[in-house]
Amino acid sequence: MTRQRSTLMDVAQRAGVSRTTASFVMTGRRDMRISGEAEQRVLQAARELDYRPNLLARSLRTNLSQTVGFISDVVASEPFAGRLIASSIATAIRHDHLLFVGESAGDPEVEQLLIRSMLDRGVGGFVYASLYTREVKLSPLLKTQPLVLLNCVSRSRGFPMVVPDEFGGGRSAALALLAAGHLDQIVLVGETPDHVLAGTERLSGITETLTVAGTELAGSIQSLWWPEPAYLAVSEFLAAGNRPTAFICLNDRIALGTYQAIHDAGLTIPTDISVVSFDDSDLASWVRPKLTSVAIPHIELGRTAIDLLLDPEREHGLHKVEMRLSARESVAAPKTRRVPVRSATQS
Amino acid sequence: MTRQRSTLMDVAQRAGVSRTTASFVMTGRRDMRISGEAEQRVLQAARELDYRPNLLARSLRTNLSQTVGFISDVVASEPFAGRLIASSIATAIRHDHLLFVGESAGDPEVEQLLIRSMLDRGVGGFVYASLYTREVKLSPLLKTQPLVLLNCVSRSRGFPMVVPDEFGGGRSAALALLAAGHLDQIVLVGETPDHVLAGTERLSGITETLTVAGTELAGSIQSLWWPEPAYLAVSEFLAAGNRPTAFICLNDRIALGTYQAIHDAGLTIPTDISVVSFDDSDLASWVRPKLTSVAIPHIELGRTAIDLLLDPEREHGLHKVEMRLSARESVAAPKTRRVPVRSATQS
DNA sequence: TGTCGGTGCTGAATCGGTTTAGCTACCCGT
DNA sequence: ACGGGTAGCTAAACCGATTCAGCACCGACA
Repeated sequence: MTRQRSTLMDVAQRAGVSRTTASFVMTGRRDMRISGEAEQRVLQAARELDYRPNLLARSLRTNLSQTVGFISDVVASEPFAGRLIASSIATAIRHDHLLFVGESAGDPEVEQLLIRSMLDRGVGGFVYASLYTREVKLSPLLKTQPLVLLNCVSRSRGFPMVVPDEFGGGRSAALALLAAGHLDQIVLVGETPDHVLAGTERLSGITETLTVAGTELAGSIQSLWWPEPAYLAVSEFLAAGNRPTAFICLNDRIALGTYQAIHDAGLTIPTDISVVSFDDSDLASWVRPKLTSVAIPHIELGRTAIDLLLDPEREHGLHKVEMRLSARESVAAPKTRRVPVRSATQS
Repeated sequence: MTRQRSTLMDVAQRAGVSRTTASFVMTGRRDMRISGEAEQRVLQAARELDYRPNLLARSLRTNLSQTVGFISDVVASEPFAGRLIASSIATAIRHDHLLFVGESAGDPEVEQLLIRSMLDRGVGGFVYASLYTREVKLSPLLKTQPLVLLNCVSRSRGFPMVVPDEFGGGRSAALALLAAGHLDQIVLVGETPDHVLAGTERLSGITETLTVAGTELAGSIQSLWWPEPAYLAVSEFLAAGNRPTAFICLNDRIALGTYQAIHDAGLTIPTDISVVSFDDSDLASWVRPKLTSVAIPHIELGRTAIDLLLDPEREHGLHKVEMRLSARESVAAPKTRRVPVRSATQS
């Protein structure tokens, strides 16, 4: 029923040559001398038999499996993570590689199990990805392997790390507001604990850009990165009579909560208040008005990580990928200032 | 530097037995007679050397790779898809298997390439997943392999197909409204083309349940499954003076657009209009009021598919997975009826 | 005493490739 | 006629496991 795969031996016999010769032809080695005529016979036979080399057998001998492991903490179950993985897979295919995908769910034992299972299957290297740009502690098993860190960094060096250029992203967000005419009534929404590099870097990008423009943040509203806490925090902030001209939200979910709070306060986006955000998730184009947001470059991140992993001369160290602003409808020129923000910095 | 992996030969030598004996011990075969003493020596040696069998070598001999292929059309880049994959991976690990993940992006050539690449690496079977519950045309290559269809069906039989119980989901949605007291002023939002089984089945579940309750849908609003078209269609519907007591939206994105339209019409959820939806995505708990939605059981879908694939006695045919209602805040009793829905059925 | 059966183990073949080492036939120069 | 070089090919080892076939030993039984 299931037609057997044909082997190199089959090809060799049909072409009337030895397995060795067939192997040389199929792997295209030019250092061994094969007559053009024999080469054609082998290629012809391979075509006729629809020959495909058994990669398991090849790997066993060469130790090259054309396979890499993709390990993440919880990245695979996050909404946007799919694109990171899809782009990694597509890039790997372009290099004739396939991806074993594993998710540790943050459990070091699961992670260890995944790594060992992949090594047992001869993976030639790993991409280790994290959901949040942060510092990670690497399993010793990984350190002895070709490795690229994706969306995270590690104290131990000696391998490439691919991260979004969060600083530049922060700058883009700030510049979008400055360009629209906002200056000293810009308020940040979110929180930036030290270990979340995405947050701290975005903040640096924002503040430095404002400093260069001769101004600074008018305040910041502490809030977890979810809609509900953001809604509550921003509602309270507005209820206290504060009237900033713009909010910078540290991600789209915060922006959603901020939208809801602004709306409930009877204000309009962007005429009363502008909003810019980070992530450029689907959500950004679903809300009304559509949200201007700095995109996380998932596609490029995945592509860069795999390209680096499979490049024998890969450069170690930090590789920053540009974050582009998706300009939509949530930013407009500020109205004439009415009520200034009172000392609202809670941090 | 990189300590070499130890081989079965190393273990055998350290234990003072032949490779054959070591192999029998390690694979736990009881049909070959090994003395308890020799067995202990081998196990001890394996422990000391941290021996792990080379799965490539084993597969080459046994044709059992402990590896399966997961192929999807565009599932991997959709928000919720991550959970499907993560749950498949977790289940596979429980069976000592690893997943090659591939995404065809709907391109048959890419799909073919992925399948062949996976076969070259000796996968023992495939899960073929689709984003939308629909009928698919299977590559001939797949049909000769152990195969489970996930979230899609095929005319060719002979393998298990795992799908959400969309009909039951429709019933749950309708029952939630009936239980709250809604009866003959319920309107559907979405569209149900024949090839999208999720839609047609959900509709059947809804209408049959209403029929049993002695009523029927008061109308249906045609709309693509995205927020903006839903917003426009529902806005128009409400502007025409229609005042249903409840909307059933065919997914959460439609529900978002519906929320926006209801809000713009000056109406309140759930006091003026109740809303139930399908998907139970993150969005459902982010909107205000929180959305009551029938969940797509991603975790169970992935688990079931892998369990079936790796069960040698797997049952062919359709496996339906229950869809549970996540009750939140968007359903309440209808107010006294005021303006009835005018013949609004546009389909 | 010879043989039969069971216990406990091992040598060698095998999976399907890659790669090393070497063989043969032919041409050329002397 | 012979030595040497080279083009073109192949036998066999090898990667690390599984597994078939069989060997050595021992006790029991006729």
